[in-house]
Amino acid sequence: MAAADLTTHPGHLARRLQQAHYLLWNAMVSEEITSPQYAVLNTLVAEPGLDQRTVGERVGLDRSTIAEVISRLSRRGLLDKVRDPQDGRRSLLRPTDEGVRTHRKLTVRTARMNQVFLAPLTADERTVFFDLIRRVADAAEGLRNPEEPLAAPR
Amino acid sequence: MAAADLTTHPGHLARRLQQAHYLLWNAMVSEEITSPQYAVLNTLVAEPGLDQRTVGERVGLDRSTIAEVISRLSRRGLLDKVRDPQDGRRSLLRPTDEGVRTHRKLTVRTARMNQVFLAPLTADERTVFFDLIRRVADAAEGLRNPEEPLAAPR
DNA sequence: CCTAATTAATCAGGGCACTGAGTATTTCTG
DNA sequence: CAGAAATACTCAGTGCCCTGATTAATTAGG
Repeated sequence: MAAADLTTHPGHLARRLQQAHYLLWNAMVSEEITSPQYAVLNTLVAEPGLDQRTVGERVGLDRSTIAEVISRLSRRGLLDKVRDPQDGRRSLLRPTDEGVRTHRKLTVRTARMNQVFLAPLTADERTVFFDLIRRVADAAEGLRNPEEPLAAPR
Repeated sequence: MAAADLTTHPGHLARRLQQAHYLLWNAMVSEEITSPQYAVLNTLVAEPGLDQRTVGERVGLDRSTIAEVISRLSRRGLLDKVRDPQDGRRSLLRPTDEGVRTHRKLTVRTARMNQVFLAPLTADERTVFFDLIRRVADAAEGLRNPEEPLAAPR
């Protein structure tokens, strides 16, 4: 009877999905380190010495947000941040030993959590789930700096 | 070569999907009214006089967040908030005329935006997209107040 | 060379999202 | 009916997420 059922709104669904993930992460992975923080750690373990902007690009965080996340990880002693001697604008980042240990520990828990999170889906459905979300997200992302503005130019 | 590809992490994908939606909403629907605010308005147009907690439940916002969203909508003059004379704990909410007008306008734009957002998917795929996300979100939600704790009780 | 454009990072400001603690009101129960 | 439990809301605190403006450093053009 509702005028417009929210469950037919992809945006509402996307938000609920992320909330659900947040909750499960908190319960099963860590109450200290958040999922975005883990993503940053994950990137830096694979590629130590990246600058802040590039890490942000890798994990999909804008310049402001990545600065905050980095500052929290740094405050926790999980990464080091030093000015690039070659280019004084850049901050180069690398995980500390503690950061690497934390990353290793969380990787195990994250894998367990993902199992629980995806438990309602069959193996085939999981593949489709990833594919569909990726395609929608990529397409919308591609509209960010469009050749032609979104609103009809006229 | 990356140690753990983020694109295989459902949480990362969920976050990217929501970001993509946020961007498109901002570009195509409104820079003033956000998607959660619209969801609240949508609920109240369908069911005027609901109390704050129930609205939060309907749109999937916790007690603190719904309070903030309501306060912003109220500040913008889009809804009225009055104490329930029958039960002094409750705040009863109903949209103002301005709120109803705004809701109507945004409903049109939201429909357009959803078309663009889902454009990468075929009609069949959209159905699957909704179904899979809903199932995952519902299942995780169901774990909130579990009969048995998430971590093995032992 | 020196100025102009570009680039990396920071800061201010607004909004969403959660937890834990506190207040007021109502309801349940002895 | 009085005290206890439950309920609706508020408040403080943390973290994610974006935009627009600013600052510092580098690169490109004349």
